[in-house]
Amino acid sequence: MLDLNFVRENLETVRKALENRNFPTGLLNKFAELDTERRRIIGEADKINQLRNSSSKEIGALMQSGKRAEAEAKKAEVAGLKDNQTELETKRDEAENAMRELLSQLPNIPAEGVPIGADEAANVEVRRWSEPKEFDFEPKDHVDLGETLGILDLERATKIAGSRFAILNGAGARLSRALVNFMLDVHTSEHGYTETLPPFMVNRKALFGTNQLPKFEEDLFHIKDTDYALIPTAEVPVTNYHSEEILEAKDLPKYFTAYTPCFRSEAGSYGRDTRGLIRQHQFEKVELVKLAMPETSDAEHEKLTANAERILQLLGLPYRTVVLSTGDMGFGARKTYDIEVWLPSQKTYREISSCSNCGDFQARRMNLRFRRAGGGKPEFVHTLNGSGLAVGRTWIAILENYQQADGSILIPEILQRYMNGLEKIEAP
RNA sequence: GGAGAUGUGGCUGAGUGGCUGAAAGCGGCAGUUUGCUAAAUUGUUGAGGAUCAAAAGUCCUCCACAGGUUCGAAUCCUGUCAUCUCCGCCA
Repeated sequence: MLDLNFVRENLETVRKALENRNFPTGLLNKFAELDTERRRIIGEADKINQLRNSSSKEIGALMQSGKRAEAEAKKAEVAGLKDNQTELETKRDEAENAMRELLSQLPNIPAEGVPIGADEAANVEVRRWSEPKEFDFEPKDHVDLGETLGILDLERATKIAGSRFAILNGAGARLSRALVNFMLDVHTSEHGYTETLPPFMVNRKALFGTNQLPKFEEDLFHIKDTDYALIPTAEVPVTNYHSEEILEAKDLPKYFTAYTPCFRSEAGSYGRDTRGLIRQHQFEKVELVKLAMPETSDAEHEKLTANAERILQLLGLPYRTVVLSTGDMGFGARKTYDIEVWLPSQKTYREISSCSNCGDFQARRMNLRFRRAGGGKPEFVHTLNGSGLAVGRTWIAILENYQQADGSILIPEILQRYMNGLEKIEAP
């Protein structure tokens, strides 16, 4: 959420930012009117409250000095304020809510230097690591490979759940578990993150804090008759961990990593990525979350992205990193790097991680602040998050990049100890 | 799921209708004192909002949350949520 005063004083900057995001600017037209109306009503309501408070005090004084009749007269007078007061308070609530609703629907302002463009075509590659391997045979995709090896069963997943679900078996399930453990180990012991295992369901307040609500309701799986939804990413429970708290500057930055399943309805993506594990209703992810001071958040963002890239490097998977254009960025981000892994079957790079600096945008929504050493007013923390990495897509990348002509899969050496020493997945 | 208890500021903890945004202590910050460390001592110390160019000042709101009673609520009433204890159930 943007700061009310910032929007008031920088209306044109905000308008420009929305345009660059391909975001409708209509909401802004109501801003000025809503803002003055809100302030006018607050002023009026305050005045009435003041009158009531001072009169009540006078009544108290009259009562104590025994002037009963005068007190009664005053009482009648103040009682007459009641209707007016109730009405103004209702209007005040309405005005505050309307403003909050407007602000909560505005996306974050992109950081300086983010490429301006309409969509992913305007994304800019910032680096590339390793070269795609040349195969002397036609590489298969992970569905062919996995099903032939008996480690991936999509048909039966459809039977017991539906489309966009999968079942991993044997070495396939083991590989997924190995990846999770490997990623968590690297992030905790080499990158300084604290492992956390959060709830997989969260309430609406948490979802508001990390911008899934109110705009992206239909992307979530809601639990009927409850306030809960299944988490679409661990970003939600982990970033909200310190919500409504005031942290001390000396405790920042804080690094968290969490393995969780993620649940997404994928409403509106019906024709896309229908084959295999790429886009599922349920997938697994190791998430990275940071809480940082404003002046270090850009540097922390670079480090977080490098931490995610490190996993691909250790696994020997070729990738490239792109900075998303204004038109392709998520709602709450000031700047986002996507890390894309090479998939031989598609002969292209596909997103495997998305690392964002949200600035104070989420912190304001969840009222997450910190206080500098020596006191002073609390300030909003900067929040950052990124996948480190999406486990399903890493699983795909390993199958496809490490496939052999006979359909077997070599296990990257660093993973072998997580696979009970297994060096190769072969057909039974 | 049943029975009961509790919910006050960074923490501990007073406060049962007006003078309490809230005693006291601890902690924090600033000063004084002191070879050093430590201690002592004085002052200060919640958040959000309106007004204002800004600051100061003034005012409003906030004692889990939402309602209600009252001229007036941290204090009385109702509901919700959370925590704790006992019982039941369960991984």
